[in-house]
Amino acid sequence: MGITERREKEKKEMRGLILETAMKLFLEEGFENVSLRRIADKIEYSPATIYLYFKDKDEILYALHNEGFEKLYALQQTTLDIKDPLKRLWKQGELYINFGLENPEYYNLMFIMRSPAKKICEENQWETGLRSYGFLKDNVSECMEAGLMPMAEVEIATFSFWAHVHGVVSLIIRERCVIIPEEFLPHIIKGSFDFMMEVFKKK
Amino acid sequence: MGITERREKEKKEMRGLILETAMKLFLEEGFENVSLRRIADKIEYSPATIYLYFKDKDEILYALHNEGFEKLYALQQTTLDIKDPLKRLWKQGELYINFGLENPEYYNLMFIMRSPAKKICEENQWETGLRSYGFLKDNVSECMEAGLMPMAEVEIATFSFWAHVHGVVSLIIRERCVIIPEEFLPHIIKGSFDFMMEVFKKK
DNA sequence: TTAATAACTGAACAGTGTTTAGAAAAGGAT
DNA sequence: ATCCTTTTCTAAACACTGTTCAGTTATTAA
Repeated sequence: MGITERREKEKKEMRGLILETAMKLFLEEGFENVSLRRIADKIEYSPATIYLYFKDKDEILYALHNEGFEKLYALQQTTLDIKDPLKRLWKQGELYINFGLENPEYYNLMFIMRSPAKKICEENQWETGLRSYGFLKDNVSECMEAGLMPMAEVEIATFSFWAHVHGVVSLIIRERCVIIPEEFLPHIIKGSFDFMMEVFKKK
Repeated sequence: MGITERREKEKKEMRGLILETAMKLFLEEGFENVSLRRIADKIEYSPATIYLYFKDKDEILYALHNEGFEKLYALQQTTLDIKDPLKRLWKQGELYINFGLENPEYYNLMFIMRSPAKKICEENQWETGLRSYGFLKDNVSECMEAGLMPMAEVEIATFSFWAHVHGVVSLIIRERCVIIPEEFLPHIIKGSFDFMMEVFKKK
């Protein structure tokens, strides 16, 4: 049945168009200033049409949240060519922080906003998030097994690492560091990450 | 002029009533489900009346944000009886995390939400926040001067500490750790805080 | 060409924050 | 107690929001 097949493809294309347009608007104007009606306007459809492709607004946010995790995971993979697991972990932290600072809207969806998390909790679909977390955890445990860092519970060391980088990114993108002059920020970020990373070094 | 004096007192009381009611509703039902109209209903005034006491909704959030910092600062003060600055710093971290987990709505206002931060940026009034940060920074620098922790830039060590505890609290209250069974959470939190705090110990 | 199915939309609903014109209440002066 | 002024309050409207649904238009099958 080539016809229903094409139908499905068109449906996917439409979903894609909606997501693309939504994200574009989010990036340009921030979440607060983008409504379903404005997305509908931009793609020249009625607001009601969007509901034929997404159950509600949260489902759009959830889809974009997943997109974000795809991007992050792709980035994480680029560290695999680093042989030393400790150096690789270091790189992953820098990468995470940069990703967050350069893609605040994605970061917001993935780690801060409430609505997409609601959807995920209800339907128990943390897959993409867990995949990235697992990648990090494996790296930590590799460091430990190689005797490059002090022994500790892997879960705890990983969470500690994540908490730090998340803390840095979220404090900055939610503008809790505006008293720090912009030109000093990179120094503070790099410095505090390196400071924290000392615990991952064997004494 | 006892009359204009009383007028001002009444004005303050009304502001207080609005703030109190607003926070009560926020705590009971979460920010998403509380509107100005519902606050107005609860105090049995018209929504328009609120605008005689607050410029807009953000001003209410800003006032409550300050209330949150008062609470936090009061808590911080309770650590002053601890003589050892390193132990005091430790206590401050635990205190911060507990405050965040037990008062997620206040924490949200103080460190996550966008709208109150906007107000603050525009009017450059970080006072209460900076006071708490300063308190923490002084403690860190005291540890360093006493030779209890490795030497480092105070600003960097402080920010690193803050990033960690903020990371922990915000990941949890924004439900990014729901895969971790609730009974393990305290262990992970304490463990990862202690893990991070190793950098504050002299080797 | 007609019947059935799918895609789409106008209009409405119930809600939001905010503004404004005018009513109600309070205070001061006669 | 009356009049006038000032303050306090609110009904109603405005321009939005997400969402639903009856009804229209377009596409496909017979």
